Amino acid sequence: MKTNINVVAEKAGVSIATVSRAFNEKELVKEETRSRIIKIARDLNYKPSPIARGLSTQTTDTIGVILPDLVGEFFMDIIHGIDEEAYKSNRYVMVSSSHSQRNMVETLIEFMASGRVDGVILMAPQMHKEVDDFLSKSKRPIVLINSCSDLTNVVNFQIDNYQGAMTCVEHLIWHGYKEIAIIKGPAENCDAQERYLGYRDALAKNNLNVNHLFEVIGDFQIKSGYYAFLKLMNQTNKPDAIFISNDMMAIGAYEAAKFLKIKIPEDVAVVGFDDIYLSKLLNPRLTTMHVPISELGAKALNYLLKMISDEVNPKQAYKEVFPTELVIGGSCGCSNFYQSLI
Amino acid sequence: MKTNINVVAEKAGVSIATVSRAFNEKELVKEETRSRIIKIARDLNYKPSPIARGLSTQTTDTIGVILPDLVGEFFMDIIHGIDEEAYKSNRYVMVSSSHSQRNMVETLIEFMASGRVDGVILMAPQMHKEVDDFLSKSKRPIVLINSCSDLTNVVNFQIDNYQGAMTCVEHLIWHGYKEIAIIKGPAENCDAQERYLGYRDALAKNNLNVNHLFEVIGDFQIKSGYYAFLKLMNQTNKPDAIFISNDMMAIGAYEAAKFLKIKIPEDVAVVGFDDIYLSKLLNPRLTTMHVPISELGAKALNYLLKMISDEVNPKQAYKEVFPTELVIGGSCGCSNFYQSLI
DNA sequence: TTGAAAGCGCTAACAT
DNA sequence: ATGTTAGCGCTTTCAA
Repeated sequence: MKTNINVVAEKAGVSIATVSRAFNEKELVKEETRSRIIKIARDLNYKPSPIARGLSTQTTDTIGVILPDLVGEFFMDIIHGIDEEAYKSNRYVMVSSSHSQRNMVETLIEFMASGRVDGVILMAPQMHKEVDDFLSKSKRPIVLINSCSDLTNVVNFQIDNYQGAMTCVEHLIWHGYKEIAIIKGPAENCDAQERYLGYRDALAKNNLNVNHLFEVIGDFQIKSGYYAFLKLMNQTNKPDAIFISNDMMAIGAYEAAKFLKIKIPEDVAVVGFDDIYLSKLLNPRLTTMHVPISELGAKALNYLLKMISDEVNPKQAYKEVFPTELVIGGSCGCSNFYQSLI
Repeated sequence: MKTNINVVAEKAGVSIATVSRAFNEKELVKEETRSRIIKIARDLNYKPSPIARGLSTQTTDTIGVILPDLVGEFFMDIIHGIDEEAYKSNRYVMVSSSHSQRNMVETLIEFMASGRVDGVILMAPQMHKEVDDFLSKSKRPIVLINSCSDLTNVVNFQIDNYQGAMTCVEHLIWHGYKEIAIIKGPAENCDAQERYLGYRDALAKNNLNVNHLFEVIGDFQIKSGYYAFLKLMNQTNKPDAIFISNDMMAIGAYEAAKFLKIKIPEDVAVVGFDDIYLSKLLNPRLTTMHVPISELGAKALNYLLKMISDEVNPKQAYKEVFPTELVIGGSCGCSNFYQSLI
């Protein structure tokens, strides 16, 4: 026979209500009975069924994580941050990629409506309007991470792309570069947009002109960084520095530089963004912006748990912006940077 | 009022059993009634509760994935492969790291016993005996991936470490190297053990002596590759080639080579194992063994689903070994390899 | 401090 | 083809 709450109750000579209380509301049951019940439960190897409890309480102790993709260390870091905190709080983590933008909303709705999860952490770098609509309707709490910052009435944990980009560009300006180009990310991507604004404002703040020939668009992938670099450096007016909106494209740029026999940083300085592991391995080490991505996942989870437990008002919009940190490599013209992996 | 199966049944003027059938055993209900029910359900935005269904059927349509760690692209690839297939089959994926070996068994037991998942994909590169014991007792099916191959009576999807290592080493031998060293992985790690055996047997097969001074142990991390390389190349008798048991350590070796002003492959040839993304970026591109890790995750999931549905006998031991593929870079002495990232 | 009993929302065996 | 009903294993209100 399966050992459920009934057999424990019977063995212990109490009602199932008492067994339930012994496990949940410990203070409501006499210590002596409780310890007896617990001991019997252990002997029988009894564990309350989370499914049954879930049906009764409408909670599952699991949270959903929906990411645009499940590729590369970046997303792994997010999951890692979430997993660590979830483990501490005895929660389970269900992951899913968006499986194309089209399906993301469906996935989300299924997650929520189904009651499989108590809440969701969602990363949607290019937020569709439908998602925005849905967020406000959702019964279960949702925390956005790394998503567009122009959303109203949502809980959003983000990287400070704007300030980060500005710092990157100002670092180049500090080096004395005046012809600073940018390789942008995809137009519809919010990170890309914010980083672009940081770039623009850094130039403006320092009285440098904006040159449209110095703005090339990429897609955050290596290849586009390669071609963008070629395009920039094959012009008559060449930049003396390039702010590359993410490290992946910077890798492509390094390749292109090798191809063109252009030296970084002697012929053109570059800085990236994201501080992915790979950037340590470039030669010279890429100067880039570190983003605390794992920490962001961890913090998002903890906030979500508070929303679930009503420790914070789940209906209340909330925003947390995580500062980034410049990591000096040799690509910007700095010397004496820390290159070693060891 | 919450819209559950009762309100749908009432609106449709049928019993809840019919509603249930309309959703599950479509053939048992008249097409006309069915479509009416489905329409009403849609209007009411009704979705059957998976929790309630789970309580009744003892299934959750979710599978658990337990990995030693949630860091780096390698583990992300596994999850990715699993996620893609799970999505196709309408299954959900719960991930967890082992949170230290000690807790792995607990996590596993909780996963299984609790009924949160219908089955588990487990990666345990250094299998403790307790886990082995547990596996045979488990009520729910478990598929091991990338785990020790000496386990009996389990379902195990693995990389062909032995053959892969042998191929690596024979490639070096083919180049004419005779003093071939190895940087090993952790002694208790099964991948490491199997790769070591491949190395040994490749030497034996080709009548090369084994030299204990040419065997250095590492821990699969960059740093240990660095020091291992230093140790090997600071000996009086230096190897002319090194089989490095994984790419991470190869990265360390490249660093060490740079430090010692030793040229790869002119002064010493190296090959790695895993074909991680990083290895493409090394200069010269690392010759290494590609392992179909994402595919392994996908195949493991599909087999697990078959076990769950009893399409295959879940009690039947089963083993699938995935062949690896040599990726030629410049580190082994080959020329005309494909280096470009673009 | 404990028990009885009514759900939670669904499935499936049995009945019609 | 459809309905009735007894679970699935737990929580929680109400009563004692």
